[in-house]
Amino acid sequence: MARPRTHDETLRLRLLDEGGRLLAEQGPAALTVRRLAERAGTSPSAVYSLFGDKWGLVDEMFREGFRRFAERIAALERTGNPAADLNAVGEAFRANARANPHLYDLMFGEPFPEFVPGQETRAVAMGTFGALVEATGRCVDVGLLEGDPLTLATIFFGMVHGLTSLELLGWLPSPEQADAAWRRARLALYEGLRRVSTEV
Amino acid sequence: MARPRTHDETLRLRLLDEGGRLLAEQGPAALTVRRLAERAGTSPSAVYSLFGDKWGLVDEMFREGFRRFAERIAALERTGNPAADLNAVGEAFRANARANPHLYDLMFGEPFPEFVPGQETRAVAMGTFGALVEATGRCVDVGLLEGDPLTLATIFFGMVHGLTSLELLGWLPSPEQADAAWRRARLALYEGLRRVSTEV
DNA sequence: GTGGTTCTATAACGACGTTTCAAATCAATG
DNA sequence: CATTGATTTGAAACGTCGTTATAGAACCAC
Repeated sequence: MARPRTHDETLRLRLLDEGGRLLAEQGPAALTVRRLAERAGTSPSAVYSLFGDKWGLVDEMFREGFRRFAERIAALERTGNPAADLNAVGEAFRANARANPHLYDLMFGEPFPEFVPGQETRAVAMGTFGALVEATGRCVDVGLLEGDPLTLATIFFGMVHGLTSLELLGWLPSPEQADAAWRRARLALYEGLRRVSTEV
Repeated sequence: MARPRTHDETLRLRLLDEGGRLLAEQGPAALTVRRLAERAGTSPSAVYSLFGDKWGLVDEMFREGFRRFAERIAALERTGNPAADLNAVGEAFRANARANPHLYDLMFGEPFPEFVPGQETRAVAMGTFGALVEATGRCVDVGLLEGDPLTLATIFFGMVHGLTSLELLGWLPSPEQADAAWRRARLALYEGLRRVSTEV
């Protein structure tokens, strides 16, 4: 019937893999359609037949970032202590960011200002946030924290995201001090929220 | 001796002004050398004779962002209460971000991944961070907080930056709830840090 | 008016994302 | 086995970007 297809699933995975490598090794500016195609031994057209456009490819890498994060979250066991569980979510967030810094940048930085995640992708991203809301919610349920779980989760996320950004930028001192700062920050915020009621 | 100069200080200011307007109205992608020159009624060359290159212009807008922030910080009066002063710095940070969202994006987001601030500009930026370190330092001095002022400032900055990012992205609920979340987060972090010692 | 000097706007360059389109390839058909 | 037809691919072209080279415009001194 037709010419045999080479723009197939194999090439698709190869492009995603090589794209991630390009991003990690040389930064977002190096991720161009031409360069990527050359590295993968194909032509720029492949990106368009397999991903629609450049942002289609970026979208999949974006999702992969959240997939890996979700994996870590899912691996967390729910202990009997909601406060410890909440803490574990924060640690998982940080660990994931340090394990996949280029994907973290893709997820929460904006290395491609023109890229906006698709609706389905945004839903996936929001889903992982749901784990955080659930964690604060359980703290509220057992009376450890007070207030709206979503607002509490937002505050925690703000803190964790802020510290992670600073750490990846290298603005946190030595690794040991970074660990200490993280521990203290998380614990302080939690203890503070326990003591500071919703009516300020 | 020569042709009269039109690439002068007046045009320079006009370009900066028009650049800010472009950024605020249509986002970073719209800030191109050609478009800017056309808006300012000149040619692309003007950007190069006055700013070296595109990033020279962006660098000046970046500095303007920190200049405005420093202005707000300088306007804060030092009360007898270091805790209140620390709180005021956080509020000034938020207020500045809301008053100049496109400059905030320039300062702490990375709308132009290729742009790296010059050394002198980074020094200006770090200078404003010094005000925060000073605020935490005074809290330490009078025994309100414990630990290294720089680490404390980093924790506070992480929190404030995180919440500001979320607010500008529209991830914080209604304005009233945002206010409440901010108040509670700031107070909780402060009270938590008071109670959680450096030895965790 | 002419020459020399200084400055500007135009046009070109390479790279980008994207699109168009002809060449390439194989199954089905005669 | 040759031809047709459907389908996919890669090369070339388009418009845009930041940037640069350059031709010529605009002034002063003579």
